[in-house]
Amino acid sequence: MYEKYVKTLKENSIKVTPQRLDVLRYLDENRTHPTVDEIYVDLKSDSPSLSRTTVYNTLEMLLKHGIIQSLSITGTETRYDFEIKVHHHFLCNKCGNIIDVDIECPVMGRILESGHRVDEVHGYLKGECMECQKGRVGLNE
Amino acid sequence: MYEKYVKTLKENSIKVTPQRLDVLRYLDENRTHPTVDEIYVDLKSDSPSLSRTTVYNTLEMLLKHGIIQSLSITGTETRYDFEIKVHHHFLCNKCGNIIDVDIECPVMGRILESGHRVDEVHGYLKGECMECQKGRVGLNE
DNA sequence: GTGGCTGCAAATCATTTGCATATAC
DNA sequence: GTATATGCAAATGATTTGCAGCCAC
Repeated sequence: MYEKYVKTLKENSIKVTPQRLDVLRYLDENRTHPTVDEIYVDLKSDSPSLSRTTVYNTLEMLLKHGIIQSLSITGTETRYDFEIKVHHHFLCNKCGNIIDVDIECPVMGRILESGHRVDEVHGYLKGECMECQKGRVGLNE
Repeated sequence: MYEKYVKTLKENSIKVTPQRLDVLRYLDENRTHPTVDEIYVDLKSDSPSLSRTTVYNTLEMLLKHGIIQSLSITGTETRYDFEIKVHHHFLCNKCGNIIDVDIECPVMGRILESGHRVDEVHGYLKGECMECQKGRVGLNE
């Protein structure tokens, strides 16, 4: 069950620890762009000794190795994403859900024409999602 | 000198105070996407009684009325922009400068096809700016 | 065996809140 | 005159840091 995550860590010369495997699996199974606290609270219920510091450390390590990516679409906390392929995000201001936006933006790389080297592209869209427009089925409000 | 800012505030039924005029003028004259603290420190040297709270309050008010816009490209603090026209931003990871990106991304609005209503679009690009690639003339490092 | 990891507690940084005083209109 | 804005100090929330003990290799 954890073999694929063990493999990922070993391929990146990262020491394998249960905490790291847990965080990795959590992100793989929860593609909801969770915050550090969501990850921490959820994992802690199964592993009560877990500390927030370890979650922070682990996420930073996975990030540094390009195994995961981070988003700061809300502006208040960092969120994490197991999907590393370039894609964009839509934040619903009503329910708070963050939805993947897989359309490609062809002009986004063009700033290279001005000489700046672009390493990362983040497209953050904000508004009201379809479900909230229809039925007020949002989480918040 | 402050007439145009007085006009802007009155048009929006916002009470005119010296602090609000100062913040507005600062943002108009400093298109560098300053943080709250940069605004606060710079204005405080001329107006020693200024408080950070007032800067926060003023920025929130201007934001609510659509007179300015905010960015969270660094992920650590909010930055403010007198330019409200839709445009994108490039953050140089070396010198920390934030550069306006005026190209338009035609697909950015298309998520509407999935039914979500897009109210805001933020394109955040990160990398190394031309000046840093050439001459190591960045502010940091 | 030991260097790197974990977990706790305290520190830090951006931002928010409560409240008494001051001020715009 | 009065409702609203200002400024201070304390609170909050996310993240970082310091450090002692633990564990993967």
